[in-house]
Amino acid sequence: MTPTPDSDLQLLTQAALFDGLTEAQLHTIQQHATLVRVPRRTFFFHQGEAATTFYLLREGQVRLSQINPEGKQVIIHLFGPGDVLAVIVVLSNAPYPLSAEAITDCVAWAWNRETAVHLMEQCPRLAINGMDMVAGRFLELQNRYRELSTERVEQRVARALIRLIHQRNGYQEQKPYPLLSLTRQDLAEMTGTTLYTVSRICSSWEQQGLLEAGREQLHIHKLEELTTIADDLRPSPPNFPPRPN
Amino acid sequence: MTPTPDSDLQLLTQAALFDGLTEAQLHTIQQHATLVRVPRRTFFFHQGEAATTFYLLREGQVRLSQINPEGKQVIIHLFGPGDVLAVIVVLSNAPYPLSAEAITDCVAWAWNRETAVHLMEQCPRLAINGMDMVAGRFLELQNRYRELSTERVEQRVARALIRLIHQRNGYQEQKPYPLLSLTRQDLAEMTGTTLYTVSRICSSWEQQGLLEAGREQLHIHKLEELTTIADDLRPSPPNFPPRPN
DNA sequence: TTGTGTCTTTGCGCCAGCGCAATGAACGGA
DNA sequence: TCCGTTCATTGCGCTGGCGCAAAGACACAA
Repeated sequence: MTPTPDSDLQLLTQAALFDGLTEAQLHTIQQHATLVRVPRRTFFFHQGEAATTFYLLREGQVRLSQINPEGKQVIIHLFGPGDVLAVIVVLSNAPYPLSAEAITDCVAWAWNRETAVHLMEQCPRLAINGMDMVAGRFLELQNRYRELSTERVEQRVARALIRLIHQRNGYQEQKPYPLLSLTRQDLAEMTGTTLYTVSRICSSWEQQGLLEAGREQLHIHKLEELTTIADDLRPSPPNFPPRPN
Repeated sequence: MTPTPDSDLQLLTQAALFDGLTEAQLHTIQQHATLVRVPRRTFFFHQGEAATTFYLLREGQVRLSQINPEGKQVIIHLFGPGDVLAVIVVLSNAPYPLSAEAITDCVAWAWNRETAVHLMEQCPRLAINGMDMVAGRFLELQNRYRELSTERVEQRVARALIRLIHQRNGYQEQKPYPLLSLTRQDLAEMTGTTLYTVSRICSSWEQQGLLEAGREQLHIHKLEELTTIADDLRPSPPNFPPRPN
């Protein structure tokens, strides 16, 4: 942890989390912020530790994952710059329910529990903004939950890729699509399936020219086709022929 | 909607949502509250409608569910007295992402969007309390998501029943366990499986004496045994014999 | 260059769970 | 009391997806 230089404070005030706050409030927030650097493959925090700090991510990418008693890992979310980590959990002083790992080198602002609560009590607007950001995550999780329980694997993988592209692109349709760096295993843990199945699906898509698959990377060519697959409602109907190729 | 009688206002102030507020704040909140009655099998709101109101449930049970484009329904949560409905979504003025149906006759307090935002800006404590309640739901959803992607159907059904009992009991271990009123279909939609599979599982459990199954109701006898099933990690190991009966 | 570790692909066997279909059981209205 | 409706059960066949195993492909270090 190092004291935050002035130049960074400028950036901080632009974050969505601090939208609509007064100059004075921003100043207080800045005073209590510390800047942390978390290198690739190390952790912001581990599942089960006491939740003492919350973060606002400035640079890098973070993987939020949960491990079940059996040792299987599940990827709950991937974060990018501007996202907040552990806002909710830091209020109730429960342990972190999951782990946050830097998948690239990261820079983030951090506040500890006490200041967080204190700040929110001072600036209701901050609490509301926080809630708003949580709301977005909540909705996404709800949708993924629904998908997981109603859709087939292929659809879920397609959706995951679409989401990743949108996240990188900020929802503007721009070609060529950015290159995604993740392992088949990652993708499996994001969609509730196995490494093998993801591999098979990617191979098949590659043959159809939808994407190029490499080691730890996927390069999407035809996002529209993926959308078609994701939205294709075909619950393996018992009487239909297995669709003509 | 009817104006709220004084006797009800007493009750309102005891809700967890309003913990730690001042008399004056409570008074304002009361002034803006209206009392609504929602009969069994009717809806608080439907998925897709504009989110105009948020609710604090006083009596009854509410089913939160989402329907996917294909028409399949997924039960996200069951609410009981003291729970809040639609806190998050009412802040961002998005449409309701899911539907809320009264499964028994319900009584609830309601506030509209503008007052909700206004109140939270006035009382930060209210925003924090709201966030805290959302946090609990969030954690539960995360866990269910993990379970859905890593556990077998039997375990998930067991967990669902355990959760329902705890919810009714307020986490105190008391026998005989309360009687659960829900259809096999409901249970299937809560655990991401089918009516048939749930029925088979219940039959098997009934034979083992874990519970009594009736039309739209389940009476649990041995909750501990269910816990054993839920926590039994046995990922269908390829080399182990299929466990001796 | 060779080795070592990590990531990927793919054939193959297998089974948990799906979904139909047919039957049975309980409820409620007239 | 009878009938229509909704809910539950269970046999049966089938398949989507799992997971092993074995073999490539690539990256990095020595």
